[in-house]
Amino acid sequence: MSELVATARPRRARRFDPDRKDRIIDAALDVIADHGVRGTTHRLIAAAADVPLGSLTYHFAGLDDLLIQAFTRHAGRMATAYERHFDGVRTRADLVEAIANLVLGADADRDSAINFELYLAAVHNPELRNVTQGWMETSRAVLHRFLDPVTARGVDALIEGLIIHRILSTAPVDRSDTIGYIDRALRPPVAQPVTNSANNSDSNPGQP
Amino acid sequence: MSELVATARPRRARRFDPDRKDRIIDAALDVIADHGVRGTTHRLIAAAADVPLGSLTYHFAGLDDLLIQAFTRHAGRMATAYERHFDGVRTRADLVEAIANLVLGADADRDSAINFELYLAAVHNPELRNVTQGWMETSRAVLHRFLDPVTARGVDALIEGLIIHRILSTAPVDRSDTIGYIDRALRPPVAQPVTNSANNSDSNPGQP
Amino acid sequence: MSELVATARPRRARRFDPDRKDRIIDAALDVIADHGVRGTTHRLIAAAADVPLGSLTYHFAGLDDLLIQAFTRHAGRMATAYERHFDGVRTRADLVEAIANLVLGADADRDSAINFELYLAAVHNPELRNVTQGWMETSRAVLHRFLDPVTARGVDALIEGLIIHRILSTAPVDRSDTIGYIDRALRPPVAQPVTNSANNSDSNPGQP
Amino acid sequence: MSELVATARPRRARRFDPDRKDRIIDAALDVIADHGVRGTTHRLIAAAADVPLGSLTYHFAGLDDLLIQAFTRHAGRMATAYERHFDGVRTRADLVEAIANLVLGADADRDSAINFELYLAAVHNPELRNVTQGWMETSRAVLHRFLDPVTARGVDALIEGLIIHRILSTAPVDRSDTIGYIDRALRPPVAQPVTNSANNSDSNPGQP
DNA sequence: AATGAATGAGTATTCATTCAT
DNA sequence: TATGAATGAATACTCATTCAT
Repeated sequence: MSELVATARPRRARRFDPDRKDRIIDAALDVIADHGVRGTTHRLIAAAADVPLGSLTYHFAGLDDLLIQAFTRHAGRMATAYERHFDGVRTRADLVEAIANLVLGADADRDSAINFELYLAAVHNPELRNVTQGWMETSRAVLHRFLDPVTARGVDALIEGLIIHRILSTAPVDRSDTIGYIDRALRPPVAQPVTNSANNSDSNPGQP
Repeated sequence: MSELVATARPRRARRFDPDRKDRIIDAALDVIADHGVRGTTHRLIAAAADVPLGSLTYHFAGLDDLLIQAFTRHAGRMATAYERHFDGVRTRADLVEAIANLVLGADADRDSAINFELYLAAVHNPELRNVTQGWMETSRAVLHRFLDPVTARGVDALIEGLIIHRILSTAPVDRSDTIGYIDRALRPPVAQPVTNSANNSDSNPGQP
Repeated sequence: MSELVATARPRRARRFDPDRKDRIIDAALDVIADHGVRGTTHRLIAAAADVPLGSLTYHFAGLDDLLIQAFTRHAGRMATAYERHFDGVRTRADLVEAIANLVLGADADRDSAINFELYLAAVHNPELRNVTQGWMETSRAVLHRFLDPVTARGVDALIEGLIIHRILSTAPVDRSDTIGYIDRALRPPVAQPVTNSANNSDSNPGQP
Repeated sequence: MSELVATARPRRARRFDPDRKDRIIDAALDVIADHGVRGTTHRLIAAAADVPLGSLTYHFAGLDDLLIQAFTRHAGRMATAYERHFDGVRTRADLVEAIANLVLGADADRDSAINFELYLAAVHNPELRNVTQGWMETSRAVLHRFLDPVTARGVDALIEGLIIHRILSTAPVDRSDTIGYIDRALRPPVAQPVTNSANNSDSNPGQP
């Protein structure tokens, strides 16, 4: 008798579930953030979305398809957030501030992790290359609202580098230093006044 | 048919094989470069190193151990190459040139790809964090031979960002633009003359 | 040649197969009986149950899980059989007879072999300790229907010992001797009349 | 440079090592006690004996050979200890006491665990059957110094059963109960005074 | 005589995907 | 339409044993 009751497992009550596909995609992003693309599996995603396993292959052609859709959504959200982030910027100081916030922001952690997963996955997957390409164009276009194209590219690269170092580094990043880097990247280029030697900046510790 | 082919199987006569372990590690780096960490398997590495499968687990505690050793070797080589790359640098112009070569160099492709694989793997593997940490300290130490610590950090991040964009981007990177970014990053910081608005740089295309 | 044989491969057409899990558990018990826990593998069980290898890890978390479920079922069956075995017992003579049948019974062979496999596996696996504990409680409870708790324990141990010796020994076990052992174990304890020397029982060979 | 030193691993200083074979056998018994026969491997034994892996297959024909030699030694030691254990026994009370000590003794744990491993291994390995057979004959021969052959067999079985239950049971074993079981097993057989019903011992709780 | 590197068959397990229901 | 059982190829890893040195 106990047998009969025991086998009556808790039936998943979710039958009508219109935005299940959406939920799966979001779950996939969670799994990517937590385990990396390398550790992302159907099973993990299904569990995270609280959805039966077969549901994944019903809604998606395969894991690759699901990953592409997930990354595409992620890139779209990043783009929107990026644009909004710079919405109130009016002055150069605003811009510096906004970039610094971007680089130092706490929410950068999860999103950037996914971002780098996307970058790396794109190296071996041409279809994802479109997604990265689109995202990079967006970020540059946003910066281009305030900067000439060439400077925008440089600032874009700097932002990327700062974020990646922030993610990997254990040491906290200094805000004023960060602002300094941004400030320099924003300055107009000069006609190379390369008269001073590289060493003259008295860089070594203890030197005057 | 399989019978017939069986005799053709190249009996591996190799019994005494010093530096086999070394060869395996190098093969692992090749596989990582070609397939990414995600696609790296015992079998692929064994095939690349031309050793039987069991040899891998004889020499390494597991795939993770092998990856760590491979990345450690890679980081070591990168560090050496990095130091050598800046050996002849005397003037500021030399430095800019050296950095530009670094970012635009053809050899950057394979090595940088492995590098980013390392970065990403480190996100989920604390043991690899030591390796990335060591590598980042080395690169900064090298830059610190010419620059103050704060500037060195900024330049370091810029280099990282430029390389990652170069790898991902399909468009060729302009050398003089790159030199411009480096040049700005090397300039001394200024006491924030932030009086001008962000828009005053005439950023929009076609504007002077 | 392999090509030709390929068509001969008996395509497993079985898709709908309820109680497959049950069959696997029973197959596992067969394999344990035949090869011991030590020789029990996924492959052997899969072959015995006539299911593909992947089926095992679909239904069970791992080999340990499968073993635990198999032993649990075995213990359950043993308990039921044990209880039934003593069902008709009314008199003391009935009880002696029932125990003797238990110890000498032919069916004891396979079941007892599995039983001892369980015991030994339990030594190194705490989760199995629950199973052995439960089984031992059941057997004592059954004996307790006819005996005081202390005597029940003693008889229980005697039964265990007799069975294990029977399994290991090549010599046939004498029925009347066995009945004698049981008879003694059932007698009421005495207030230790330890006056006689240990040797007085004329035990030594050739002694009257 | 650090490379050179690093590879200079701590050379095992043991070169002349006459009783290495003995040590390996003892190490094997340790491994069996700790991991069971199932978990016993060349590697584990080599590590326990602090001996290179190749040493095992140099001294022994294979793992089975090593196991047989180990179990043989174990059985021999058990036999010696068993005989010594009953050396001072003179009276019946001495005998009861000696058996109780045997069953309740702390050292029974490790040795008995190995013993049951031996029993179970013997079920599937005929060569080990000789070892168990020999050991069982010894233990009966010892008991036979004080008891008639039939009683000796019964006591032997009882001892086995008590020990196995002690090992598996979490509950502590009561000494006076144990003495009671032994006492009954030692009593002379009676001409079946089976007049009383099995239930007359008023064992069931709440029964009249 | 002794060893440690080497090997390949075998192990448990994972997993994307298929498919009958 | 939706699912959970089913599958088999592939994965990491273990290990007894071999063998050149």
